[in-house]
Amino acid sequence: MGKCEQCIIRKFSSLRALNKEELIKISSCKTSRIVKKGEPLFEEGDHLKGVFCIREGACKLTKLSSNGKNHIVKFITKGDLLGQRSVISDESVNLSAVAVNDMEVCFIPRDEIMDSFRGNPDFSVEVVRDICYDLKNSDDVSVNMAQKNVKQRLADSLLYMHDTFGEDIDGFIKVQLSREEIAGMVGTATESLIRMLSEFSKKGLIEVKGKRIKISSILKIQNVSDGIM
Amino acid sequence: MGKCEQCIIRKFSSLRALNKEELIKISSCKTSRIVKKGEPLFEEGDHLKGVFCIREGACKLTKLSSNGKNHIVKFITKGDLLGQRSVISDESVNLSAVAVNDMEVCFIPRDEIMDSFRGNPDFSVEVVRDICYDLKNSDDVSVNMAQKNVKQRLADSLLYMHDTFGEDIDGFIKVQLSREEIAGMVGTATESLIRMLSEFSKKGLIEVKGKRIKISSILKIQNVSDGIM
DNA sequence: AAAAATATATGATATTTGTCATGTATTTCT
DNA sequence: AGAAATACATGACAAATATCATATATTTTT
Repeated sequence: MGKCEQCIIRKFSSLRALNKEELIKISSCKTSRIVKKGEPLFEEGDHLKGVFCIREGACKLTKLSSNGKNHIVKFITKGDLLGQRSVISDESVNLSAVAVNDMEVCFIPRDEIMDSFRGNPDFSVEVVRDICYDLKNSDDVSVNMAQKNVKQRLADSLLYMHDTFGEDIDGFIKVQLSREEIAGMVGTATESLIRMLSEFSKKGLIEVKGKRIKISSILKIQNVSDGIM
Repeated sequence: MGKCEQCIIRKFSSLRALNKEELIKISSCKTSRIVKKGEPLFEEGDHLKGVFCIREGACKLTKLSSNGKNHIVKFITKGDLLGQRSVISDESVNLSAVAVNDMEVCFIPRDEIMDSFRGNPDFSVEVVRDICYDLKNSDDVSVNMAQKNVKQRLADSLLYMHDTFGEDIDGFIKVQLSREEIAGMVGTATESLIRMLSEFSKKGLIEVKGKRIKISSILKIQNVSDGIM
């Protein structure tokens, strides 16, 4: 199995603040795992025994809403850490994590993380910074969800998907979600979402090929998001 | 000025994890301040030089949305700490804080907080726990905003106000917000909000006297929130 | 206390969004 | 390959919500 010290992935997460000894210690007790597309990493209410480090692939964090729909709160991709919140605050997880493509993840047991958190202030500051960033984002999302209409929210979701996954060689967003999943992310009925996708498509804002979506003009989509239509 | 060691307020916040020495040190450099209803404590984009500890009163955290409306994200009340996020992650604040009634706040300079954060793991764990709790809540709010309709969201806001401020002697929620403010919190037009308030009132779910609102049946409001109507 | 400004309320109407029905395309299973 | 299941698409309509107009109540100012 690979060694944490040499793993490039950690450079992108708060793990970068760990020193060599800590990395070696973690390396010796971490486990690695493959998660296939569609499989859950954990589910809402689970109690995590450690933190996941995403080496490859991506997953969606979802929450079952009271109306029975699955809402995608955010995506976690290569290089991200997952589960710190739950591990540090010692509470069950609030969201489910499901792979949106094949993933390779490392698992670092709770005790290792907590030792470093309590013993290495650089690491704890990094971790908190990450969580603060998530909180800021989440607050922004709340405001957008409350104040924007469905069309604006779809524009936001498209931009978020584009930011998170990037483009393939043809310029399509490098992730394939069902219409239902996108509807859940936007917070609308699947039929409404489908209609809006074709409206965007007709207006030349996007190009749709099956599940693949290409943003024709970032600027125009941004304008929709800002209510300039 | 009062001493932090003897301040009961700190018992309710992460400051409880501080030891006597730290408290004495903070006590010597903290400042106290009165903020009148309607006055801002800080504004979106400000760079905070420290953390606020709410000794008395409450404030709303708001964000200006792209459609020009002020959205109330949450309330901060007596005993809460404010600004940790911004101070620890060393970023400008994301939200404005405006007093909803007369407040008395203590101000603790950044360096003091950071020294304790880096030097006292018990404190840093407490702080992170607080922030994690906020994040969990914020994610929940996002989902509710996206998936619930306006009526359900109004029910949520009423319950939140009730939880946060409690009841006065007549059973009315102990805070007075304008219809516009409530509309901003719910994420709807002011006229729509007014209509729904009178609908709730007609149905006997709430009692309205000017700006004062009484929840007649928590259970019924909870049912509305859950879509059981 | 009167005038002005602001907040609340309500009707009429337009727009947005959701729901139901139904058909077609695509994927999955055997 | 064919059948079954699932996903996507679209029309028709209903319900929810926003907008505009206007009236009244309340608060603030003078």
